[in-house]
Amino acid sequence: MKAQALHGHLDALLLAVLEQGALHGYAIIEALRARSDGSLDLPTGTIYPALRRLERAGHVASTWSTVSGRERRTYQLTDSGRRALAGERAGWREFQLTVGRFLDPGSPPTPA
Amino acid sequence: MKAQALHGHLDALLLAVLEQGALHGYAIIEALRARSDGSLDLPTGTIYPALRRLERAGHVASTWSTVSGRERRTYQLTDSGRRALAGERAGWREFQLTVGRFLDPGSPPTPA
DNA sequence: CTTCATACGTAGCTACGCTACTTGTCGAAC
DNA sequence: GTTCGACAAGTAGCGTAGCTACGTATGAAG
Repeated sequence: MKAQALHGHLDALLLAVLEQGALHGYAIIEALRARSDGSLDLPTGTIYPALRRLERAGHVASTWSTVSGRERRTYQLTDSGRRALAGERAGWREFQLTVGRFLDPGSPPTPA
Repeated sequence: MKAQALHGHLDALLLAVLEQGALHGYAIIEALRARSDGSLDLPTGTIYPALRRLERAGHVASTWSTVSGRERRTYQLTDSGRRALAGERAGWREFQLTVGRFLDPGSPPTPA
């Protein structure tokens, strides 16, 4: 799918992925790809800065570790992040309904 | 709703509104507000440039007219615009499904 | 005669995802 | 023993596109 359409919803996706458990950046990319059947294949230049944003905002916390010689920064959801995710879910629902009213088939196009 | 979340979907909304009949810019703003129950209240600085974009792309065509002393630029969908709208609808559907898989309740969060 | 709704428009800002790049380890292939 | 691809992190700079804040002008209402 057109990737840039994500605008404004990426944070929500990241929080949602981390909701199921802490992951490091590279694993997050793979999780997004897997759970979307390949539709979401985001470059590192997209998700790493996004994760830093979320950390600055206090929605995730990170810890470094070394696994078989490779450095990993593992991110986990904070309480603030969980609240933010709830808000994002509500926002998504409203967005979906609003846009769907125009783009979903069978929407009210001057109903008969 | 958070307005900037529209990023990438505004063109689709405009085409969808014009699908029901030609309208001038100001009327498009009101149509969006009405059909969304006030959720979409877009400033002129958003929709006028967007309409110019769509016209440059050949998806709409405009004609000037004067109604009770006021200049109006009325936009109507072209064939190209109708095709574009169909594409946007398909894109929206995919986007909705993909993001929904992460944000809709009851999505597969490592299903039991 | 001032204010508000109608109607058009642009300049400049900002947010944010993307492209392209760099650095480094490890295992497998050759 | 070197090269190549998967793993793992990161930044600089770009482009897109919606938003803020203006500016202009008419007609109706008070």
